[in-house]
Order: sequence, then C-alpha cells, then structure tokens
Amino acid sequence: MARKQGSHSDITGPKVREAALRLIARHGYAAVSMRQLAAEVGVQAGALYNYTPDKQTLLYDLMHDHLVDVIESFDKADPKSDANSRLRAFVSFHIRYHLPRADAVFVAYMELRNLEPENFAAIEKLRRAYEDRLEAILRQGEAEGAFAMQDARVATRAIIGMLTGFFTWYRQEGRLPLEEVEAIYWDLVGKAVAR
Amino acid sequence: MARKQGSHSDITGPKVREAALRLIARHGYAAVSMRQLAAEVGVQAGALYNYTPDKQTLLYDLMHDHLVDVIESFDKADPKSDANSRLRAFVSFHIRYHLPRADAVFVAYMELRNLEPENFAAIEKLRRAYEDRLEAILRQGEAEGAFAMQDARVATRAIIGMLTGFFTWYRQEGRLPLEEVEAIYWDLVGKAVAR
DNA sequence: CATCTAACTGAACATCTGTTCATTTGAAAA
DNA sequence: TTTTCAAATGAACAGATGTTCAGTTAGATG
Repeated sequence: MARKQGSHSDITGPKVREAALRLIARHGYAAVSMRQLAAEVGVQAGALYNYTPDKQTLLYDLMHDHLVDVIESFDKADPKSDANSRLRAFVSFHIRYHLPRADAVFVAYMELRNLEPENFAAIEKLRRAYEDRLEAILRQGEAEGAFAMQDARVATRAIIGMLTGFFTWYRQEGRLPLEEVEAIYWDLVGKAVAR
Repeated sequence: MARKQGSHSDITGPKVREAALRLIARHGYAAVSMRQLAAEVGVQAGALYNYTPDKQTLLYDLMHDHLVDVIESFDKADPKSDANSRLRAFVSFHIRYHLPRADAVFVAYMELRNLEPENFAAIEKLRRAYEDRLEAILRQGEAEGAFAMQDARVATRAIIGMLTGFFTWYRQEGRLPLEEVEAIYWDLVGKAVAR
C-alpha cells in the first residue's frame, strides 16, 4: 500500500530537520518562521505539517533526539574502568561527539527558554542524566582516592560549562587541530580535579 | 525650560531597561514584543519610542552598557600584583559581580545572534576585551613561573565558560552559599592552571 | 492663574505569524 | 493504461508584529 520508494517524505523529512537545526542555531527558534524554514527546504509552509504537528513539537523533537543520542553514545564510549580513564574518555567523547554536531548542541543549549513547561521538564531530565554520568565519574574518583574536589556537583557543572563553552568559539578559531584542543582540555580538567 | 523634577522619564526610562532585561532574559529577544514590554512597564507601546529609537537599539544598548560596566568594574577590582592574586581576584570578581546581574549576563551571552552585524561586531569587541584581561593574567602567571598550561588562549576560554556556565544554574540551586561556591571555583581554576 | 511642553495615548499602517484544508500533482501499483 | 494516494500547493484565517504620529494630559513654570 504505502509507497516506500520514490516517496519524497524520506528525503524531505531529514531536510526539514537539518534546515531547522541550521536556521534555529543561527537565528533562534522565535526568529525563524515556518515560511523561512519551508523556503530553506524548498517547499511551501503547509507541507511542513506533514513532518511535525506544530513548530513547538519540531523544536522539542530536535532537542530530545539529540540528547538521547548523546547519552546512548556516551554509554557506549564509557570504558567503565578506573575513574581517571573514564574522565579522560568523557572529555574526549564530549569534544569529539559534539564538534560535528555544533548546530544541535547550540539548539539544545540555547533554546530551553522556548520550550513549553512539560517539554522543558522532559529535556531538563535528559540534560541532567548526561551530567549525572560525569558526576558519577567524579565521585568514583573521590572514592578511589584519585580525585579531590570540594564539591562534586559544582565541579560537574563547571566542567560541563568549560567543555560546552568550547563550541561557542571553536568554529571560528580553527587555529588548533582538534587533537590539540582535546589535549589542552584534558590537561585543564585532569588537573582541576586531581588530588 | 526642560522639566527636571516631576518628569516621568527618569522613572520610566530605567523601568523600560529593567523590564526589557527581565523579559528578554526570560523569553528571548525575538519572543518579546514591544507591546509585552510596554505592558510590563505600565505604558502603551508607542511610549517606548521615547526611550529607544527601535527594538534593536534597545537590545544593543542593554548589552553594551552591561559589558562596559563589567570591564570598568574589573579594572577597579584588579589588584595588579602577582598573577596568582590577580587570578583569584578575577574569579571572585566574576562570580560576585555577575550574580546580582543574572539577567544582564544572560542577555549579553544569549542574544548575540539577534544583533545586526555592526552591533554584533561592537559587542564582540567588548566581550573580547574582558577575556583579554583574563588571558593577560594567565600569561603573566606563565612568565612568573606560577602557572603552567598548554595554551593560554584556550585556557582563557575554558575558564570563562566554566564561570559563565555557573549562572545558568546557580539561581535554582541555592544549596550553597555564595562564599562556598566562590571557594569551590577558585579551587578548580587555581589547580587547573597550576604548575 | 494661564501657559507650556514632556510624556503618553490610541488608532492606524503594512506586513508577518502559525496553522488549516480543499485541491492538485505525479509516480508507483495494479 | 488506469487507478491510487502520499506529498505538496496555495489561498485563507485571525491575530500579532514594529513603528509612526496627530492628539490628549497633567504637572511644573512664569
């Protein structure tokens, strides 16, 4: 019955999501109209509603799917060994995973304000789940006697902020190769929580 | 000639700026209409144009004045002595200055996208000027042999990110008194750049 | 008191907003 | 070739947008 090949929906669908990420990252959710988005996709505004029930749900889905993927991917990358190896893996993963997804990171980070309350709560939960991964590593390090810090929760926030701030400028800079930035960050993070 | 006392402009003017900071921090520049802002001030939309030539200039002025004040205030707080004292002063200043100005920080940080190109360039220059203060301290510390890091510029960005991320969550948390958060951050920053 | 004017109103403007839906299109399926 | 239907169009909707401006108001000034 349903056409699987030749259908445009499996072309237009991803196009809508990509264009939405790009435009929202660039201009902000509220500043991007459905007509702008449609033009970017090469379609009329009405056609977008074959791919999302409304604008708000489109934003929510973009953020939700990104965060779910971040968490799943980290859980695969996590060596689950000693705290020092795990922290190093976290820093490396975070930088390498987020770099090619700068738009999604930016949207998930900057557009929390534009989520309706229930959507906000759901996204906040996912964001927290990712942070909890890092906090667990820091606490393991304390227990092992490898790390020492005054407050693991604050340290978690500080490290996340440090790494996330990275994506607000790396694009433009380009002065350093990724491997080097990763090494520099590992140096800073490792020393900050060292005993 | 011009009325100085009894005039409302010296009441309404600040009110407009305060309300704009509050609403824009909460909902974003694009999502706040001039009519919403006017209602918050207790005035009709047309009256706002006694205080700003247009919406874009209002945003620019809020960001500009905030950043100029940050830089001036830091230059006064800077002990201009050894690098370690200066870095400690920077961390302390940054947290203490920004905390009671959370809305302004948020706007200056989140609304860069909504500035027209020339305004963006001007604000970016100010932002950079503040970061350069920190970078100079780190380089002084390297020269003194007090600090060691792989790249002062990246370390600057990392520390700024770490401190700025602070304001995205401190409001809600409230678990810790300011003095304690300041001490925790100093511990992290100091160790991260230590030799 | 009468005058003056900064401050504000309220209506108007052209245009844009998200969303809906009857209609058309075109390519795969029969 | 004819049928079928997912996908897209394009017009319409009710209301919101930033901004302008002639007119009103109220309080200090002379």
